[in-house]
Amino acid sequence: MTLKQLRAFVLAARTGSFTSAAASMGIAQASISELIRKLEDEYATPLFTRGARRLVLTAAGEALLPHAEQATVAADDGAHALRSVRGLHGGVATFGVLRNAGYYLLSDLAQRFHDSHPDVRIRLIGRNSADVASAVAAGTIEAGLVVLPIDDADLEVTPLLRDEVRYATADPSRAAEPVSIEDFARSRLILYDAHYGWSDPTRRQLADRAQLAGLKLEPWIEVEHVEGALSLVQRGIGDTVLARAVAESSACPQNLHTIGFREPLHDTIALVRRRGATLSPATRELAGLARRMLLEHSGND
Amino acid sequence: MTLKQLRAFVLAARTGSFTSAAASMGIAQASISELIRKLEDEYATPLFTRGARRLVLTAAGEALLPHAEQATVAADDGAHALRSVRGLHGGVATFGVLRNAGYYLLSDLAQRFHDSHPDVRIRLIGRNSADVASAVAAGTIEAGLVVLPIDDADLEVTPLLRDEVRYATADPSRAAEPVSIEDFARSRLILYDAHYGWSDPTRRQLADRAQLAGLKLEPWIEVEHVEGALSLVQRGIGDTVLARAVAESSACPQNLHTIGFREPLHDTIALVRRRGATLSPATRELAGLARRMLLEHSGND
DNA sequence: CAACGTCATAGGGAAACCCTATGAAAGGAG
DNA sequence: CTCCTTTCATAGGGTTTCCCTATGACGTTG
Repeated sequence: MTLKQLRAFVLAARTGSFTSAAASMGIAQASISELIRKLEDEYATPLFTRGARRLVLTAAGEALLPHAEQATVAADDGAHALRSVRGLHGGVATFGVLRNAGYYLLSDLAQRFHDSHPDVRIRLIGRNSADVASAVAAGTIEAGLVVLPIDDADLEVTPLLRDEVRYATADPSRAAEPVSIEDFARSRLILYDAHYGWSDPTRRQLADRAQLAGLKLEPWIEVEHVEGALSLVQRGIGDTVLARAVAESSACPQNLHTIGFREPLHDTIALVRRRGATLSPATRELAGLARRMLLEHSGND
Repeated sequence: MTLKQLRAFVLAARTGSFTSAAASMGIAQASISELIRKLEDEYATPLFTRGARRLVLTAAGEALLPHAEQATVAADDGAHALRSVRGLHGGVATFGVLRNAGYYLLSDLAQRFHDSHPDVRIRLIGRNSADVASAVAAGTIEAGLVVLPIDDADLEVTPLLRDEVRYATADPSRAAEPVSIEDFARSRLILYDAHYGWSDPTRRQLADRAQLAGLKLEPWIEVEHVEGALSLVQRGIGDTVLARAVAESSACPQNLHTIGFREPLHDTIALVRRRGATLSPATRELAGLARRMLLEHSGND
């Protein structure tokens, strides 16, 4: 039994023909025929019932298929792991981080990682959570931090930290008591993450609540960065929302008032990776460091 | 990347030397060296740091190892599955069953299976649960039924049915109220499963409770079969324990009195199989039938 | 009935896997 | 420090696997 034989078998079973399997593997149809016949001869049992334009797995073929698939996938993952590691030296490990990562003690993630791994180049991609999630799902990057909820199909999600989302206003009367979704919908909203809009997880949570209340959120102003939104709020043009970590940082103007929602709203920061994927050593190390730093931040509060 | 290369790599990593790996694979040491060098050449990365009498995995080797192990194990399981299927016709499917299987409507398991699979020979091995568990773990049999708790290292356990364990006595005054472990320890115990003794799961549960109470269980008489124990109890020589299914069967003499424990005690009947192993079609079918029959029994109560 | 699509086989070449023999290098023992 | 032992690497040769093109057999489709 060889890997080539298993690959040929799996592809023939999946595509329904030796000819298609050959095309998939980039080899001649005769090679597929030979590979599978050799496997059948070795175990003295047919794997397919052949018919003109018809290929049906036998019971033996059915029994072998999951194992063959697992073996070939594992070998492919192994090859990928080797290529990833090879890329490590002189290469780049990419990791998706939150746009507001700085507010969670993550601004020196790059430095701390570099200090302990001077031979590894790293590239932290600051993106919106939905974008990080889809990039990880697509395999473009190996892992990253996101705010939940995100579409987690094919992703393994590890929640790390919860942070309250608060209402921010320059008008103290509007921060006198916890804000209902109705009040929120009626306010003059200034929202950030203009590019991602309503795919942003924090926005999604707000939009979902509004919808349940039969309302629709329509921001008056949309900007890209939270700092820009805060600047506008400070001038009394409108109100926004922000994470407690941002509220408690120096980025938040002193004269702004914040208040929680009547029904508390939280961002849950989570680590995502593709389900079943093995992280390369560098990314595993980086993810571990990011996690520790987040939990450090949580411990200090 | 080929299966032979992955096998050589895994064995070298596991044994710590090319020479040992060669012995394990039954090939020359030079072949191992060549296999691994070819793999390293293909990915342009060393997998081992070689030293005289020392072999250390590189970071790349560490990265590859789990995938290589998975690939080789999957291929072996595939080969096993093929051999199992080939052995099915005119072969024997073995399955471990409880010693007291008859009390759970399993006595006609063989017949029912044969009726639906006349071309498959089956061999049901009646053994103690601990024995079934270790035989499955060792791969001697593919699956079986056991009573919990058992040592489940490397086993996948699926609980199916719970049955109360009751105290049985000929003396009605001793069955007047639920029995404490202290009372139990003080009674004249007649226990079955003499051969397996305290590795029997039911006994283990009792022994654990006694130990927690600072007591030790010392049976006055030990026999092999529950029927033998019941016969002695009927004569007033001592008391025993038995599953409710046995108590409610015709095997239990009419004049015996049974009562539950003050702290209810149960046998949990479970299906065990080796973790990660794929059952051959015949064994899967047999296990499924056994499970349905057990649940039928449970439904009737 | 002819054309088409698919699988099986033949024969040949390249690569992988196997061997024995032997040398290089490092560790251990005395 | 020297000698011996153990382990890995390489060479050269033989066998098996994997690849190819060419071509025939068989069943389906129109």
